[in-house]
Amino acid sequence: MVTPPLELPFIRTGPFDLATQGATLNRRDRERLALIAVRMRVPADRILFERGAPADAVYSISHGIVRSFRRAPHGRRRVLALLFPGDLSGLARQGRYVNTAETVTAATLFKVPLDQLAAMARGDPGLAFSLLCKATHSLREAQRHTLIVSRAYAPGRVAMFLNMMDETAGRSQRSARVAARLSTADIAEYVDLTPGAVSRALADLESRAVIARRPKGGIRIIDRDRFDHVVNGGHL
Amino acid sequence: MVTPPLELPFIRTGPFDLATQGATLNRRDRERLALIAVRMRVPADRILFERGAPADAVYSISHGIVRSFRRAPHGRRRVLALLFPGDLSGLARQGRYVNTAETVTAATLFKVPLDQLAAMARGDPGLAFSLLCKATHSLREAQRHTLIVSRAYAPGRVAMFLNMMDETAGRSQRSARVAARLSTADIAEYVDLTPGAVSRALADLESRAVIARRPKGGIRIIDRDRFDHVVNGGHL
DNA sequence: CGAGTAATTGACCAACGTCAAACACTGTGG
DNA sequence: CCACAGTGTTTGACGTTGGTCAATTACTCG
Repeated sequence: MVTPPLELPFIRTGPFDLATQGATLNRRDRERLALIAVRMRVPADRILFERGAPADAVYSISHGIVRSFRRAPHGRRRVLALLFPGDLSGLARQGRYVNTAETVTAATLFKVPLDQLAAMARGDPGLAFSLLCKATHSLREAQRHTLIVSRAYAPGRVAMFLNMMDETAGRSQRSARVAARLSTADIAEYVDLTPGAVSRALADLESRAVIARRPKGGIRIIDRDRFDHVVNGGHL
Repeated sequence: MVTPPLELPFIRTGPFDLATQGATLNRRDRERLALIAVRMRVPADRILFERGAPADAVYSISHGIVRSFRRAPHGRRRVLALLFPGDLSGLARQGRYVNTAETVTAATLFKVPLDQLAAMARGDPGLAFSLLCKATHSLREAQRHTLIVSRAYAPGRVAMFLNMMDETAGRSQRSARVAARLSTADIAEYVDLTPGAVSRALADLESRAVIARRPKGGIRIIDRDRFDHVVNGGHL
């Protein structure tokens, strides 16, 4: 009934690299999940679930972007992950969601009841293994995020973010121009800067001819070498 | 032959909270892993594997502390995780280790060949599920780490670190006084500060009677309420 | 009781946050 | 087609905070 049932086509690597093999949940896994998932369309800026709420489902993103975040004391939010098509959202602990999830753009996603997913995974090594791959992928991304946030050099953070978006875009044509869909404020939340600092960083990278900003918020990488240099920790 | 075979007793939560149930790999999982694991003792400051090297095994920590890190351009290291008894080390991607791992203290650990682990997990839903739990736990920790590193207020970072150590100590008596085993420099690497900044932060927390430093590097939390306040983002 | 290492402290500097104002862009309605 | 609101971006001035670098003090272990 759902076509494609659950598109999770982006797991290129495995848990402890168990799976250089695949990228996607295989057909069988997708079909099995489709049996228990509910498809839903959600407009932008809609909360999917709140931190602390009983965790009853996992969301598989089919289209659109979702952000996972926590609220800091003084109103500022700390985004812990940006989720793209193929990603799963719903990290929990002791029955409660750990973060709040909200759509950034309009999105279509599949809601998978947790109890059913757990039951299914327990009896299905292939599925459990696939989920392990996903979790491992998320772990790598989280570590990359830590790397981004721990850099002092603002253009470095932004460059790493752009690089991430660039890679993500490679996963699917759909999300190719995603970066353009994200506001300066969205980027700022993810890389832990203020919108102003992001703006300055982008201006800096542009003035040095590393990137070029196109109208509509599009960004193009002009000088790959120097861009990579900055991404890898370089200071210019 | 190995007793306990693989002590992984600290998974309190499940993947998407699939497992509020258990904490530990169950007996069966441990026994199965023991069949393919090799026990080894390693002194402090020994590299287990280097980033980029072919990932052929996962290490299960039985005793001691391991750090997972990457080298930044200017010699500075960025620690991405501190691993304690019960944790697994060996995150890889496309057949290569993602980070370098090194013992912080002397440690005893079990080396589990990756291919065998993968094969076993593929055919064993319970094991795959347990590994999923572990990975999910690591993911939560990684996000917490991001939270730590993204705070501007140095005493806040240090307090969050101490809180983490406090929780970890609760997992086992063995690691109770672990914090004492970590040098200022070790802490600094994890929370992304300089040793000097950590020192200042500790001095600050102490001068405000939030913590007290005991000889031998021991740290005691004096004022839980204000400590928690700082941990949760408060500024004093 | 010393040698060596780790922790602490101080002075200066660089970089971002903050706050606020100026500006640009988008889409609307006249 | 243009004026205009509303939002999002950019820019400026100033303050805060940790990094840097180096010197000093504690500590540990022979």
